[in-house]
Parts: sequence; structure tokens; C-alpha cells
Amino acid sequence: MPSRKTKSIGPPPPVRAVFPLPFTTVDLVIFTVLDDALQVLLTKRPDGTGEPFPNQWALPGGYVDVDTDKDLLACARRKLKEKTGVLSPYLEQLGSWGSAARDPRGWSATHVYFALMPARDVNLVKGGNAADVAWFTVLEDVRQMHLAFDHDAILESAVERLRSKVEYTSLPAFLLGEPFTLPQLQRVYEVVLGRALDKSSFRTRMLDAGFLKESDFIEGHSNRPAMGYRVVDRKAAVVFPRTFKSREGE
Amino acid sequence: MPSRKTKSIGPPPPVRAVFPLPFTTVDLVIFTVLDDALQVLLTKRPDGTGEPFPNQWALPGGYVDVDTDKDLLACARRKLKEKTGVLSPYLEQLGSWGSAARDPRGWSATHVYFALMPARDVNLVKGGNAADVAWFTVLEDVRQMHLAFDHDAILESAVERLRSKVEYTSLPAFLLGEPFTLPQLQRVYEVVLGRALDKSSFRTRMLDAGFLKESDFIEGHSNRPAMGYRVVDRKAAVVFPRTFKSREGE
DNA sequence: TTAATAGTGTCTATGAGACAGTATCAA
DNA sequence: TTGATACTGTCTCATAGACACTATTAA
Repeated sequence: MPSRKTKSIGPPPPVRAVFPLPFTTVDLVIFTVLDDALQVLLTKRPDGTGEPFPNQWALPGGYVDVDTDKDLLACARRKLKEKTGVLSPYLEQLGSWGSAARDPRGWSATHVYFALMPARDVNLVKGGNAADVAWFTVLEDVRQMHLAFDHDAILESAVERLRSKVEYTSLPAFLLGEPFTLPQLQRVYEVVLGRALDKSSFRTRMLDAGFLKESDFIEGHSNRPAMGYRVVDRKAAVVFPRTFKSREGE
Repeated sequence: MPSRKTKSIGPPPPVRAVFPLPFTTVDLVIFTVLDDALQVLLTKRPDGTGEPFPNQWALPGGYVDVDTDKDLLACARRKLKEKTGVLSPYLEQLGSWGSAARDPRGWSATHVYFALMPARDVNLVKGGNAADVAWFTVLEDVRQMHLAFDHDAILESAVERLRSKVEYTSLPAFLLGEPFTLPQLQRVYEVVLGRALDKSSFRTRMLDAGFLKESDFIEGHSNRPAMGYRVVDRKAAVVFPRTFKSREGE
């Protein structure tokens, strides 16, 4: 009979329960917009180690380490830093997937987080357990691959969540490095949504929502310079009261 | 990170990994609307069994059973049926909570689902591991309690999710038994949102959204009979293009 | 001056909110 | 006939979408 509220110091017992436990992992869906396309970060599964799905591409992730990870979010942050070097991007829980069949090693459950980050902030970290790390476009590259485990389904769910939230939140701002211009932001919205938006209504919506502050920085990569903006609160997205196209079928 | 063993055919080994695994549980946040109030189903933790939080109220849930549960959803359905007898209510994943501290027995992660059901469908099942099961109003009863584990935080998150979705989806329809009338449905919206809605705009919104079919059944519990409706698709909610009160701070 | 991109103004349509009015029932 | 509830119509206002317009730069 375990006593309350005491975390044991020292080495954990070899067996933690008298019944079998599922494996517990954390996986990450890391998005960016690069070359006018939505891209996702994947890592290659190692070869020759006896691990399942050798040489196949997979979402970055791995086992929860009971000794170092305080909680699931801390575990996600740790893995994020290991792969990208980025410390505090926009990070949100997507959900969890668990079943007897998804991993040949046995019953496993994964807690999935999705992250948004500017491509230029990322410093791809190669080596380690994963042989390789790279960006893949969601619409082209990944369509022609089969990811390891149930990661195809997880990615699909992440893209769906991202798309639907982009319809009524300021999420895309986290995909851009600061400061950014309104036309740049609009392009990101259009890339994720896969359709064009009206310039005028886009500007009013963004500026009225009050989540942007002028960076009093002008930035022109070609002709007339545009106003630069920064996000007021880098931690949370703003929710708009309407979706983008209220008229007719989404 | 230690290497993992491959799954063997035959009886499962007593130890499934050479590194410690977190406990894996599934918890349920079961909502209904009863007596013009949003209510949640809680179970009382057992006493004298050495389990943590004896006699405290908690969300129904428990360990994933690797041998009987095919996946997390199946596990959630099993527990749902055990407590309420209801087989297929509206069921959606809320998220997962995991940390070293939430359960005194050790690192644990719980996968939380939330369910919506008509109160009249529920047959409270007492006994078993949980001594007691009952409905509690979210706004009054639960405010004065302290739930076991981190269930206060989980419930708060579930209520928040429910409220925000009620602003722009047809979710409340799943809290009512069929057929129901539009005034009944409006009352449910108002109870969950905690504010009154305009009758006229409510009716147009609901009927235009096309998720209701006339039950050609008239139901009058007092005066002029109202049209009865049923939900077209009992599995999914409809998303409205706008929130209820677009003008000013929600 | 031209090309290119940034940004604004003007019109229309939609639909929510407000609220008054009508319809249909029980007693 | 009265009261209660179901339901409809009418007005206003906010704002998204469409699209033409002006502004500011580089070459």
C-alpha cells in the first residue's frame, strides 16, 4: 500500500505495477511556412537497431522519461529543443492516440503537441537517435510518403486542426518571424487555407483585433515599404468572432 | 535512452520495458443539463483500500486495460457504459494530463474524454470500485468541493471547452433527448452560456444551419404546442460561421 | 514614367440583435 | 376572454466581400 504524496528519492523500483502498462510517448507536429508552402518537420527512423519502421520518416518524439520530465509539456519542450533548438514557440496540445496496434512493441499511447515556428528560427539538429531531420511540404511531399506508426493519421488531424483554427484565430502570426508586414501575414493565411483572401477585409480584421503592435519599422524587400508589426502577446492567439468566409460552404 | 525490447508472441513478460513507465488512465467528463443547470457526473473514491484520495469525489475513469481495451476510445466507451449504461453519446477527446505529481503512486498520464448526454438516458450505476455516483451542478456544487487528483483543473478545462464550442456549434443538441423543441434547445444554450439569447435570431440560426429535421411530432407541456425536432446526424456537431454575440467583448 | 507593391474608400449583401406583433393552445 | 407560450416580421447596425482607387517606392 503506497503512502500518499511521497515521491521516492533514489532509483525507481524495477516493476511499477502488478499489471502491464502501456508505453507512454510524446510526439510533435512542428509546422512552418517555407517557400509559400505549409511544411512539417520529420525525422528518419534509425536503421539496424531493431527498432520498428527502420528508415521510415516519422514525427519527432519519443518516450516520456519519468526521471527528467516533470510533466507532458516539459517533455514536449525537451524534444522540441533537441530537434530544432527553438525554446518557446507557439505550442498547443493536439490530443492523444493510443492502441494495442499502433506500435509493434506493444500497447502504446502518445501525447501529441503541435508547434508553430518561423522557419528562419529553426536550426535543424541532426544525429542522435534520429539519423536525419528535414522539412517536408504537407501538400506535396508527405502525400507521397507513408509515415511510421499511425503518424499519417496524426498529421492529418493536426493539419485539420490548424486549418480550422486559422479560419478564426491569429495563429498564422506565429509562423512568421518578427517584425512582419500585413501582406506577408496574408500570404501565410492564404497558404494554410489554400485560397485567396480579400486584402481590404483582411487588413481591417487584423488591425481591429488588436493583437498587433506597429514595430515602427519599415521593411521593403522590393518596392513601397510596408509597416512592420509584432505580436503583442507571443503566448496566445486571438479569436475572431467570425470565420473568414461566412457566405456559403466554408 | 535505453533500448526497447521487441514484442514477443505468447504470454506477456512481467516487465514490459527496462525503463520505468508512467501509469496510463482514461478519465471522463460527463455533462448533462438537469434542472436548468449544467451538471457533471462524479464518483466517490473508495475508502480503506489504500487508494489515494479516499472518500473524495473524482471524475469517473481508471486504468487502461491492455488486454481488453483495443484503443483509448474503446476504453472510454467501456468506462462510460460501466457508469451510466449509455452506449453511444456524443463523445470527444478533451486532451491529456500527465505529470510526476498528479498521482501519489507515481508518474501518470490520463487521457480525458468528454461526453454529452440527456439526463433521462442515464441509469446511474452504483457499486463496484466506486462507492457512489452522482450528478453535481458545475456552478454551485463543484465550486465548494475539491476533487481528487488534478480533476479540478481537468473539469475547468472541460467546461471552458464546452462553453467556447457552444458559442459556435450545435453541441447543446446532444444534451437533450429527442424530440425536443426550439425553446427547449434555446434554454440549454442559455444555461451553458449563462446569458439570455434573442429568440428570433436563435430560431433563424438553428433552422438555417440545417442540422435539425422536423419530427412532425408536436409536444406541448403547457400551452401552444411547439414543433418537435431531431438531430439529423447524431454523431457530429454543426459549426456556425459566427459566434452568438459578435458585438463587443463576447 | 512605369512597374510593382502598400494601403484606402465606397458599395452591397448578410445576418445578428432588438422588439413589437401575431398564432394557437388550455382553462 | 385571458394568459401563456410559440412563432414571425420589421428595423437597424456591424462588417465581410468585392473592387476600384490612391500612395510610395525602385528602376
